[in-house]
Amino acid sequence: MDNLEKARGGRPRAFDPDRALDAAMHLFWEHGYEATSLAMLREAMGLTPPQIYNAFTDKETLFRKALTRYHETEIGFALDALSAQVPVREAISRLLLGAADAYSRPGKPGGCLFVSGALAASPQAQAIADELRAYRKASEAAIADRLAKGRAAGELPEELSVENLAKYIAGVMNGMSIQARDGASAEELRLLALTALAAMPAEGQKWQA
Amino acid sequence: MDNLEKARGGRPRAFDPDRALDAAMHLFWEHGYEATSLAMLREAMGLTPPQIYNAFTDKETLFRKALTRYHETEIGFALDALSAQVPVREAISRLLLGAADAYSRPGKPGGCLFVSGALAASPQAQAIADELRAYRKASEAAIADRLAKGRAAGELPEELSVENLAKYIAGVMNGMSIQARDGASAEELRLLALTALAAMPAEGQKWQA
DNA sequence: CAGGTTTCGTATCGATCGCTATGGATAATT
DNA sequence: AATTATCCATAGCGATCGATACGAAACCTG
Repeated sequence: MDNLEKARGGRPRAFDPDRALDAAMHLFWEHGYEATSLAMLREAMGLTPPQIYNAFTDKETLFRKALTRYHETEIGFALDALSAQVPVREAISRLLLGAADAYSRPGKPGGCLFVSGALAASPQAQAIADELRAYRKASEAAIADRLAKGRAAGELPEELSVENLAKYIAGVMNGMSIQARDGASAEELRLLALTALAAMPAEGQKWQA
Repeated sequence: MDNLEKARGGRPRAFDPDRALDAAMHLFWEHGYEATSLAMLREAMGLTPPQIYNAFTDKETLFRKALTRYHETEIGFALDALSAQVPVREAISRLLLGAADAYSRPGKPGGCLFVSGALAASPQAQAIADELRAYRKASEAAIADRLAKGRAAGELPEELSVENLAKYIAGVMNGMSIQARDGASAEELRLLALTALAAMPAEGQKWQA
């Protein structure tokens, strides 16, 4: 029943689950969870409804697997930027510039799936909206952790609130996601990122917030 | 047929169209255009389907009227901030701090309707998504105009690109809208706004972007 | 080859979607 | 009071939603 387990018998699958999941991910990325209908998924994945349900349980499970795949294949730049052995300002710079690139890739939907997946949702889809919010919160927490490391290393003012600065950086990335959806080019997003970086305090700099 | 015209006769309306429109606006604000069903609107507005359709034509027209009402009643802070006779930095400060307040008002949905109304949409609702994008673009253009005025007044570096800075400021506001939806408090949004302001160049300051 | 298991394609299911036909009720106008 | 116009309430429209029942087909094990 699960595509991760090796089938011990029976008729073999006539399609590649990973390719189908990719197609579903891009469709959810473009139109969001609720606005993506089974009919659209059926056409994009090239499958019949029973094939989809047999392989992915239901629409909600399919979406969650699409989220996992998106996390694994599309936003590695974030983990790379935050885990690189570089000064904190360089790490944040890589994060924002990486987002500028990732949010405006040709042939991909604009912005971030974690933002456009279900910013607003019906009461029935509240669980999905909550899951996406958890992804966004986790990103913000990862940024705060990296900032705290930088502050501990003396690269940021001691009195700095890493939570607040992380909220700003995560907010800028969310805003870039929307600007990307509104047609901003990679170059425009990079300029936005550089402008945002100017708000980062330097070492020993007095910080007012 | 239109609630703007004085009825010349016939049975009078048994409800207040403005109150009903307010209820619809808040529901769209919370759940977005497509995820808000007629059944939800019916309950929130306290009306039957024929009452809704007689007064507001159809769901799409109702949403557009809700957008107009939102623009008139909920985001006056933006026009106030951008039209005030103050230095440009003070104007942008009022804009961002006003957004921090407006996006986190108790008893109101978090964030901005222009962002949450239809960030992602089905193909059938593309016109609605486009209209919201137009509202966001108009906001960005208004910011750019104000920045250009400030630059002309010598309050910003001559080599500054007002379009790029406007895209940053509009992006920050969009990001604040999402942070508000994710539960950020008014105080947290104000701190985010103040951090964002630090990226604004001062008079005569060298500007790299 | 027989038995077991899984997926296949076809044809739908009940629920909800946005929306409206119908006819009685209530007002201003004449 | 008669006419006209508008709105009200009930009931239900066709279309689409996410999800399945069914039996035939294709594989592994014995």
